Amino acid sequence: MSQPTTKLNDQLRQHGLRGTAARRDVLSIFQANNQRALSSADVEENLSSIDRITLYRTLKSFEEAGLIHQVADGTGKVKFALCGHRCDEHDHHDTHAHFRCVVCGTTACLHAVTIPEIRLPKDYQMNDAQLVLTGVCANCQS
Amino acid sequence: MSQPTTKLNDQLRQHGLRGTAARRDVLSIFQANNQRALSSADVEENLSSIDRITLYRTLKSFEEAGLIHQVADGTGKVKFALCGHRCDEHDHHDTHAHFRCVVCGTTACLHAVTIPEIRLPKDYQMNDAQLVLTGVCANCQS
DNA sequence: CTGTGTGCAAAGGGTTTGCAAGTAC
DNA sequence: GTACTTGCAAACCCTTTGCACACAG
Repeated sequence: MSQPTTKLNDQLRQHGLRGTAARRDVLSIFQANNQRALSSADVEENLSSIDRITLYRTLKSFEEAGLIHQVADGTGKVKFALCGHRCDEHDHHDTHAHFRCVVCGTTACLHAVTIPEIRLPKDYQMNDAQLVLTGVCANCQS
Repeated sequence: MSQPTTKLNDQLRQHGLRGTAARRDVLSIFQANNQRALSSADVEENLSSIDRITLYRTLKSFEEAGLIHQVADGTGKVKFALCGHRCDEHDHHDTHAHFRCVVCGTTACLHAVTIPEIRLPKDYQMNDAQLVLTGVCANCQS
C-alpha cells in the first residue's frame, strides 16, 4: 500500500523536511486516506507506535511545509487533509468542498464539488473559502 | 445600548429559558455584537463579572434552546453567533456565509452572501452547509 | 415550595514547552 | 560535526462534572 521509503523521503524533502521515520509514517497514513480529513487522534489510531508529542509536531511542520491543511468540519476538532499538488507553504489552493457524514463521522474531500464564485460586499478581500457540507454520505445511505 | 431587563427576560422565556442575571448579560453581549461570532473567551472579556463555568453552561443552554449556533471559522476554536428569527431548537437555518478577517481576527456573519446551490454526487444527502471565507475585511483594508 | 441555575473545587482531555539524547545530512 | 528531530516529563490551556447554596417561577 504505502510508498517505499525513498519515495516518501523525496516527497518530504521537496517540502524542505528531513526524512525521518515518524514523518514517513504520518505521510503514508495521509496518503492511504487521501480523500479523508484526519484528526490527530485518527492518525494516532492508525499508528500506535508514534509518540503523541512527536505527532503534534509532525502535523505542525507538515502544515507549515504545505503538505497538509486544516479542515474545520464543524465538530470543533481540528482535522487535516493532504494538500493538492499546487499547494506550498505560502499558498493553499483548497478549492474543493468537504463533506462530513453524521452517521459514520468521517469528513471527506469532495473533489467533484468546487466552491462557486462568491460575490463579496465591497471592500472585502478574499484569500480562501472553505465549504463544509453535513449530511449522510453514500456509504451510509441505508 | 442593551435591552431592558424585562425585554431580555421575554426573549429568554420565548426559548424556554428562565430569566437570570447571567443569561441576560450573555444575551445582551451577543445582541451588541449581533453580526459577530464570539468565542467563550470573547464573551468573558466583555463580561468580567461572570463565572467561567456558568458561561460555558449558559452557552450550552442557549445553543440547545436555539438562541445561538456554533460557527467553525477555521481557527479551531468554537465560536457562537446569534441565530436568526427562524431558528429553533430543532432546526438551524443558517444559510448565510461567515467571514474571518486575518488582520483583526473577527468572524462576522455575511447576511448578504447566501450559500449557492450545491450539486452533490449521487447518493449524498445534505442537511446543512457552512461557508467560511477568509481574507481581509472592509475595516482592515488600509 | 420545587425545580433550576450558580459558583466553587476538582478532575479531565487535548495540546504545548523545556531539555537531554538520538538522528539526518 | 552540526543542526534538526525525538521522546519524556511537566506545564498549560480550555472544558466538564459533583455538590451545596441561591434564586426564579
